[in-house]
Amino acid sequence: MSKYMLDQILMQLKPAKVRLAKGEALFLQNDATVNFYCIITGKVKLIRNTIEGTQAVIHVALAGETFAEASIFSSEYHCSAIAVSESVIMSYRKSELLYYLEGAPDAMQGLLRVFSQQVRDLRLINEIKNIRSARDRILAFIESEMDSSREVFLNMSLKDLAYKIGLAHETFYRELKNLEKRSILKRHGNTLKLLNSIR
Amino acid sequence: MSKYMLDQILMQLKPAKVRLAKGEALFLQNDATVNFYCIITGKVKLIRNTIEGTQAVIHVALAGETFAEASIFSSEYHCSAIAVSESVIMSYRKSELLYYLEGAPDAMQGLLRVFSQQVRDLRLINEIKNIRSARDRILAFIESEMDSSREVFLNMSLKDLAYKIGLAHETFYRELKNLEKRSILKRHGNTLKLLNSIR
DNA sequence: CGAGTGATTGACTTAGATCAATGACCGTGG
DNA sequence: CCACGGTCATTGATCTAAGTCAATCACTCG
Repeated sequence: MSKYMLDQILMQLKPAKVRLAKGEALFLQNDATVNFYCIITGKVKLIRNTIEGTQAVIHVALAGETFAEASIFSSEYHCSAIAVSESVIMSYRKSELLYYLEGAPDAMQGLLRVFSQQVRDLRLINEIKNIRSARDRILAFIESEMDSSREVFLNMSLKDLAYKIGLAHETFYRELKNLEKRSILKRHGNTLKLLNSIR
Repeated sequence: MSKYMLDQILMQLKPAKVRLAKGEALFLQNDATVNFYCIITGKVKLIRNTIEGTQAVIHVALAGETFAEASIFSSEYHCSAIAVSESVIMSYRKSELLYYLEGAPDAMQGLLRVFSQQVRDLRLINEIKNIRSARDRILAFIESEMDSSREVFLNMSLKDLAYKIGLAHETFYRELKNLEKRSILKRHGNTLKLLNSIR
């Protein structure tokens, strides 16, 4: 995702393009780690089989996201990756990345920066999810993502955004509508704009 | 936190010990970044002043956690750090770390590993917070953290744990009790043990 | 001893999840 | 070109689990 300036590092590598049908697996838990991935389009869920026999969703990765980065440092995948919808994915060899990083300490530092940024963002989303009120949660999210013109461009569906901030999509739609009705925000297409509200 | 084997890197540095009274600030938003921190005891909240004038909690860091790592790569803190309770904090100079990493590519790779691990963990907590049922959320958390003897040692209060997984502490207490009553889990002191339940 | 905090339990309320149904909008294949 | 299957977006009705308020007890620390 360009947001993290990861491109410049990944650009140096020669990825393979993989196309997955809905429900198809990219890798399975305990497979030897060879690659890590970046989603071009689609959606992939990461699932761990627990000792109980139950399955736990570890993460749902959306377009633009990289995943299985931790696999770079382990020998086996600790979860399985299944396409939720038809997906196109770039596959990077972890060995190639490691080799490249050896010779490019700057890139390694860049990657460090990317990761620390990601940690920060995840902690923020985590915190946002602790806000009980749907309305406040939505506003907190927008405020955290908006640019100087108080707008957020959504690179995902409303449904996915609802999931991202931990709301039932119905609740999310309703609350958006509510906020529009009260002229607290405005929607055009894929952008949300926060109006100059006196909260 | 030893969990991430960060110690080995931090060990190479000469931190300063800082003691904060409750409510005291460690740094303020827009201060020049000089240090990053690791909490020995206590609790620190990270707060961002939004354009609205409102304050948003970005993160609450507990004992054992490092924070403001992203500051290593930026010139100003993007949030303020306030002690929630009396706290003892190790303060590491970011310049010292960067200098050390220059000369120790292995350490840099180690740090990369730590961060990628942290990203993985945060995504997991995020996912756990999407589980609506308090009971299932608690079980998911325990299953994700427990060792081979199905136990989790809690290095934080129940209240903090409740917060971490996004539950009101009352709800958390009640549900724990419930799970004990049904012999699904057992508590002794600071450990939770999942019994061989047929869920 | 008193202040402060965690742990616990009770009673109550409501906001948000859930179930359901519908329309819009694809892309696809016949 | 149209019918279809699929997904997103939207809205209504209903229900309940979890949040909130409140009070109490235990414990620690200075």
